Amino acid sequence: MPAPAIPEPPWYRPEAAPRVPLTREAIVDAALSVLDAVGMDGLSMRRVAQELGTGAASLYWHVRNKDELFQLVFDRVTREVVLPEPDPAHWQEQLKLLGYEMRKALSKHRDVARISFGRVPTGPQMALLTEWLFTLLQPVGIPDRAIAYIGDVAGLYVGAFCFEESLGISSPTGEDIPPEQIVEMFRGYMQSLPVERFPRTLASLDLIFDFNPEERFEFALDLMISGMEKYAERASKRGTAPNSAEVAAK
Amino acid sequence: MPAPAIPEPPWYRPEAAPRVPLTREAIVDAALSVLDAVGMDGLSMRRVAQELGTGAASLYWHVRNKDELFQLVFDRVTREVVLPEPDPAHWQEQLKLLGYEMRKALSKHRDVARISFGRVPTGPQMALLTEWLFTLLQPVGIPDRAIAYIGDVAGLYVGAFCFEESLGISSPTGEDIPPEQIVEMFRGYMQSLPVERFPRTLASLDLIFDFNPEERFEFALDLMISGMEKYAERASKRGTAPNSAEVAAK
DNA sequence: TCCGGTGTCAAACAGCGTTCGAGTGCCGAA
DNA sequence: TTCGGCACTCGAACGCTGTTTGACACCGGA
Repeated sequence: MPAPAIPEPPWYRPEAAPRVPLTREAIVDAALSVLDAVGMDGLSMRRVAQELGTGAASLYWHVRNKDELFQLVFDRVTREVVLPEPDPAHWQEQLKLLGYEMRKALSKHRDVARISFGRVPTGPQMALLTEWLFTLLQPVGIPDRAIAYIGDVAGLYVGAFCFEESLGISSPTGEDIPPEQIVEMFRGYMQSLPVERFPRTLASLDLIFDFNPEERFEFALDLMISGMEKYAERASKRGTAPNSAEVAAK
Repeated sequence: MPAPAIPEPPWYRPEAAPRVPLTREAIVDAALSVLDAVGMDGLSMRRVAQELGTGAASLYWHVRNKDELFQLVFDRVTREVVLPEPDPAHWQEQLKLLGYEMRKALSKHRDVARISFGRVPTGPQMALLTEWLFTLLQPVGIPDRAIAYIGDVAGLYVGAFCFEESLGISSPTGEDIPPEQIVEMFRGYMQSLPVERFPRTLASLDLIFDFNPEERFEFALDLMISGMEKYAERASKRGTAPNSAEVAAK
């Protein structure tokens, strides 16, 4: 049986101590704390409010709804991507760096990639990034349309990669078992396949199940950069100035 | 005032007519119907059960939880990807075809891309796809590791693309306004930027806001295929057989 | 002193995924 | 034919969610 509750004097509120003035910034801070503590699935308006020593309803004065709160978290994270001075002579390295930088920002807090995914940065950061890309790639001879697209493609890929990474691996049958056991299940299934039908798959099984995220990520970046090199070569071969009709004409 | 309820004889149950025997398959069918009707956000266990003329609790006999139901939906969709006989002479076209095929499967039902994202196909279909990829790309000279990775990268990208496409565009402030108005908002903001700081962005504004999903998707596929061509060329230049250490050594 | 705006917050609402346990109908063995 | 047990159904409940409402406190200016 629980001890009888001792009444508190009305002026004493235990959570008053760490009380921060409720602002959008403070709410985003709290949301990030909660995120790191319990992840996106555990993040509720009540939990964020609790972090601030208040009630959920109070948040709604500063924030339209949960989605806007997520957008604010996303904006905060976006701002952490820093870009070096664009140097067309090393555009490949710098593009790669951009990829790593984006990944770093998305991996700084737990589940932030999940929140960010499907959102589009709409603030000054997007403008800066766009200008940066054009400054970097136009001198190389890459057509404007390709520049406009590569940011999109790369952003989508990096977001998806981090999303998947943050998600971990989950059982296809919905039960709650450790990831390595799930991978082992998959591998066992693949190994049981008939060799005559799946000779190549079985021969490369070790390769397929050697999940190395770093290498996988780098492979993808290199792949996209190689693709861009084709555009650069093609343009420089003709000795043309940057031309937006280039890709469209294909 | 509502008419007084007329008691029904106990043997008469109004929803008995369209009643289908409750099986996993039937539940997946119902889930797809609900999905097309109200989308992923509107899909609840109660809603799926209602579609089958029963209660939510009944579903839990056949399905562990909502996540397993989603996995079943995903498996169903995955099975719709059909692959042609692999023909290494036209590997580029066939890789591209695979991309389109995956996109088609994910776009057949509303929000299926959202459900699929972050899931990994684990059944026979994944084995078939893997074997198909190796059969198609090994003769070209692409190293095994690159083959193992390209499926991953492409799958991630296509999934992300369809996800984003199915999501539509949502307001960064969480309000509910039509998408074209949101795009117009973005464009207005970009146009208001100072020209001296963002000359290239402003010059290419039409290009940036010319959202053509088809072209964007094709660009991404071409980009990845161009990247793969590099691997093929490099390998054939040296006249080597397929070699798994190739990419690792970089 | 009063007022209106800013901000807080307990309580309530409708809906969610999931569990419980009583109940039904069927089928194979006794 | 009877009976035990399995396969399956489902109403009710639990604890949670995002969000709204309306009452309330504080405060600067009239």
